[in-house]
Amino acid sequence: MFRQLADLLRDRIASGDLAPGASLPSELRLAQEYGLSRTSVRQAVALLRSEGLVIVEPPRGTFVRADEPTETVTLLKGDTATARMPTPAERRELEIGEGIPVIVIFRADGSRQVYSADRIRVGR
Amino acid sequence: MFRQLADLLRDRIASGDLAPGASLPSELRLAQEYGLSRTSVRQAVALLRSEGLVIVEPPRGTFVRADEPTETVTLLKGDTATARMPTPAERRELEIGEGIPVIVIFRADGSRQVYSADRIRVGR
DNA sequence: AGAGATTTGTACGTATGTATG
DNA sequence: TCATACATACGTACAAATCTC
Repeated sequence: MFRQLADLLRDRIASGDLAPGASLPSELRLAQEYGLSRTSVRQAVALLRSEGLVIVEPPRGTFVRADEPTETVTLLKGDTATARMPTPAERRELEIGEGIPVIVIFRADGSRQVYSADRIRVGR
Repeated sequence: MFRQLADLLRDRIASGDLAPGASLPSELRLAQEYGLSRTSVRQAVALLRSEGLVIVEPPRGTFVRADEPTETVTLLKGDTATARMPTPAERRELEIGEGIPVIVIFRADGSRQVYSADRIRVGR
């Protein structure tokens, strides 16, 4: 059931019914509306968080994530790049939001750069 | 407390005490060992899952993720690449594991390619 | 083949803490 | 000060899949 609720909310986000920046109904409200326990509602919201679709600002509420402005980082000859989820330390230090990967660029000289994937685009 | 347990397990993984492919103790076992509820243990494991550190194969157990062999995709002039968490559809169709981002390559001709980030490396 | 144990998944409930408005 | 809303932690129960005996 929490997956169905997540699907439903995901659709509302994709359709624009819940626009970027909009707040989701509170967990209690969702629980009442759909006849679920708050536990199940939280599981649904947790899924959307892990997908990077919503951000939670306790106790203000849960909001649809808005795209960040991105800069382009240029890949030079011999460089490679990968993506993965950040470590807790990286999340703190680089202020990485929930459900946002990091892009790691390995430079030809052996150095590395780590970026929050929602603020960076890799180009050539 | 679930964060402390997650930290502890994460350290055991990082140190190699829990090597890639090794199984974690069962949730019940962890709960007993650390005097926690199974709920808290599951929260800790969920954190590690979202970080891509472990995979769960119910009801076989929870295992430390092993690195996949990667191929390099070349970025051509005018191409850009980003990373984000996959949609549920992408996860099914591309067989993306939990806690693994996708890398999206936007080609200069307007086409797009989506890859599981643990199997791809972007190069120039 | 079948029975039982193990392990993760789901759903419920309760209580308390913390931060915002 | 009070209400609201998310976070954490405990407990219970049952389902589903796998493995073992």
